[in-house]
Amino acid sequence: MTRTHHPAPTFQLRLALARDVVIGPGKAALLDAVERTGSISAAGRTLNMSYKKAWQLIDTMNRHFSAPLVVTQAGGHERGGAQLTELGRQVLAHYRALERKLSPSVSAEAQALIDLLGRPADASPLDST
Amino acid sequence: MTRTHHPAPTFQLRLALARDVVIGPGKAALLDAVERTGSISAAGRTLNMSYKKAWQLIDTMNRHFSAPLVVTQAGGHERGGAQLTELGRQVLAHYRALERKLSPSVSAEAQALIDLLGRPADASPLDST
DNA sequence: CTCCGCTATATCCAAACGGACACAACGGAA
DNA sequence: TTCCGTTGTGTCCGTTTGGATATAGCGGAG
Repeated sequence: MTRTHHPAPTFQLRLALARDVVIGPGKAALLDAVERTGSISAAGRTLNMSYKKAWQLIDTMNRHFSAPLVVTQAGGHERGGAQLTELGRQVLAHYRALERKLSPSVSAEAQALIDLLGRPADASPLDST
Repeated sequence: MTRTHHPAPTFQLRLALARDVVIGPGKAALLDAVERTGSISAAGRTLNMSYKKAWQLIDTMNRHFSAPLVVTQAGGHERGGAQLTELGRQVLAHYRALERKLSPSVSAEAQALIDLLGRPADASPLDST
């Protein structure tokens, strides 16, 4: 390591593909959790998010995108659940891919900024006024 | 144009350089406005933001960064005002530079996503079920 | 048929947010 | 000295947000 252990700078990306057609870190994490857990309520629990909040976010996406990203079933095969549609998987995949693609550039610039902060540009040696 | 007039997809970038050291679209726009207008209140007006809100955002930045990004004067030369410090200008410049650097990649991926939405993956030609 | 966990929805209520407004201090201009 | 626009701070209050809770329906498992 160069100095001490840094908390590692992070970045968040929010895409507005059209009016109200928006995906950011929160919805991406939720889609991820739904895919892994197979239900909205379980996804909410893993994200420490209320069912209401999780359902609202998914409902917003389903209504604003051209087709649902998540399909649900009350009761049934395994007492109900939810899963991503093909569109949902692709949207999530594209979002993650873009995050990965941007990561190197962001890291480089963030490091430059952190270097700036470490050196507060103070003590101009010949400041007459 | 290819089809109809698109609202042009946009993206927002939020950088967390450290705990509570965060800059995103809102604060960047505010720094921009302060630099242009020379005061917090005028910046707030141009952004249609209350003085309270503008001041709070600037105060948050000044307290959490290693040094102030904005310096102010009540009364004085031109009845008071505010301007960016050298650090403030550099932080803003880096943020804008990163936005510009990321823009092409984002545009490309966003277009791929929009294409996905335009074709809701429906009407599989040979769907037996 | 009963049971189970989930979906979907409504109601209630506390906390957070944010705008509107008031006000004192500042300090150079006139 | 008076005047001015700004900074900085506080209070009040309506709006929004979001958690907690309740309830109904679903539909396969047992």
